Amino acid sequence: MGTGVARKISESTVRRLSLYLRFLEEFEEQGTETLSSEELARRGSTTAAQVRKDLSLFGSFGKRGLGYSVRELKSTLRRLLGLDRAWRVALIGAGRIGSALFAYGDFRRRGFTIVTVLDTDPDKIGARWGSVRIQDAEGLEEVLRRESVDIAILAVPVEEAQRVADRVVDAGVQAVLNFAPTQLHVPTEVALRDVSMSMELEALSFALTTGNGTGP
Amino acid sequence: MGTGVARKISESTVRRLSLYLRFLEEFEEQGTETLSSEELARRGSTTAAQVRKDLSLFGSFGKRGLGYSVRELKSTLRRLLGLDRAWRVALIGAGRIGSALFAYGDFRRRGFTIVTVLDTDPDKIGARWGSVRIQDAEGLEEVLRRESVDIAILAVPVEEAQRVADRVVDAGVQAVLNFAPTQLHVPTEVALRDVSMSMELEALSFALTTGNGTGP
DNA sequence: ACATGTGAACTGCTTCACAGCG
DNA sequence: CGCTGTGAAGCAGTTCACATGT
Repeated sequence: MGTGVARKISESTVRRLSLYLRFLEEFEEQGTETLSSEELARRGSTTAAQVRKDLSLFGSFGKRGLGYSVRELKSTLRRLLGLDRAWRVALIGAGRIGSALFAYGDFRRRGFTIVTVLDTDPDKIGARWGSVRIQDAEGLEEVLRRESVDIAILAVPVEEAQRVADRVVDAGVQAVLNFAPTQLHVPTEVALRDVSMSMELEALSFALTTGNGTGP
Repeated sequence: MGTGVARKISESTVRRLSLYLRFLEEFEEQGTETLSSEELARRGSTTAAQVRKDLSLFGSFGKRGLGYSVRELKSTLRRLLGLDRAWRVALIGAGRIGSALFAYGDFRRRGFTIVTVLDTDPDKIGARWGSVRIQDAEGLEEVLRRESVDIAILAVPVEEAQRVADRVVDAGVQAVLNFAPTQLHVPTEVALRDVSMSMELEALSFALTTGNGTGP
C-alpha cells in the first residue's frame, strides 16, 4: 500500500487512470456518491478486475462490500496523476493547430495553463492571444526558463520539430507533447508523447482493409 | 507467407508499421535503396527483431544477407495499411479543431481526402472551405451516404459526441476518429480511435510527478 | 559472410477466483 | 452478504538465438 515504492506503471494503466478520473467527475455531477469497480469498468469498456488491479498498484482506496467513494477516489486519482497542481505549459507554434490548441477548453479545465506562446513568424510575434503575447521563438530557451515552463507543446512544421525539441530540452523542460508527424528523439529522462493524427487514420485504414477491429 | 490468413494484428504492430512507412519514405528521399532491419529499428527506437517479427506477420519481404528494398517494402506497407487507395473522409464539426484538421496537409498527403464538412451552426452552413461547402449536420445520414464516406472525423463538443457517433454509425460508416474528450461507445464492427489530447498531457503530468519515463 | 525469418524463452499485462473484511 | 484486494493462472507481446537462404 501507499505510493512509497516507485513501481513501474504501464502506459495502459496511466491511460485508464485518466479515463477513470473522467468517469468519476461525470458520476459526481450526477450526484453518485459510491461506485463499484463493476460500474466503473462498464463505463470504460474494461473489466472490474482490471479496475481493481490498476488502483491496487497505488493503494487500497475502496471499502469492501461497498465500493469506492466517488469524491475520495476522484481526489486520489487527481493526486496520483499529478493534477492537484497547475502545470505551466508553453505552446510552440502559433499556426492553425497551435491556435486550436490554445483555445481548447479541456486543457485549462484540467489544470494545464498555457503561459506562453512562441512562433517565428514576424507577423505573429507580439500579437495578443487572450492574456498572452506571442513571443519570438528566437529566444526560446530564455522564455521557457523565465516562465518556468513544465511542459512544451510542439505544434510546429515537421521539418523544424526535432530542432525545436532539442532546444526545448536544452532549456531544461522535462516533458514534451509533440503534434508534428515525426518520431522525435529526446533523452530518456525527458517524457515525450506524440499525438499522431495521421497514424490514427492509418490504423483506421488498416482496420477497414483487413476487417480487424481496433477496440479492446 | 501471403496475407491470406486473418491473424489478429496488435495495435502496437499497426502503429509500428505506420512508423516504418514514414521512415522508408524518408530513406527513399535520401536515395537509399536497401535497408536492414537494424537500421529501421534504430530510426524507430525499437529492435531489429521487433521489425522482422512485425513484417513476418504478413510475409517475407527481405533478402537474406542484404536487407529490404526500400521501394518494395514501402509499397508493401502502403498496401498492407490500405493506403494504396483514397479514403473518403467526412469532417464533422467546423470549429477551431475542425478547421485546423481540414487544413492539415499530412492527411491529404497520405490519401485521406476530406470530401465533406458538416456543422450545425447556421452561420457556417453553406460557407466554402476550399472546394467543399459546409453541409447542415441536420442531414448527416443522407450526406454521409451520398458522399460514400468511409471514415468520419468527430470534432464536435463533448456533449454531442455520442449522439453524433450514433448517427454516423447509423449512416453505415465503419470507422470513426474521435477528437472529443470522451469515451464513445460504438458496435464492435465499427473501428474507433481516439485522439485524446488531454489524456496525453495527463500522462506527461504523471511522468513528471513520479519520475517515471513515458518512452518504451 | 551476412541479414532474414522464426520457434522458443521470457517478460509483462490481463483475467480468474477466492480469501479477507466491512 | 457484497465487493475489494491480490496471488496465481493465462495470454500476448517482445526478445533471443540460430537455422536458413543468398
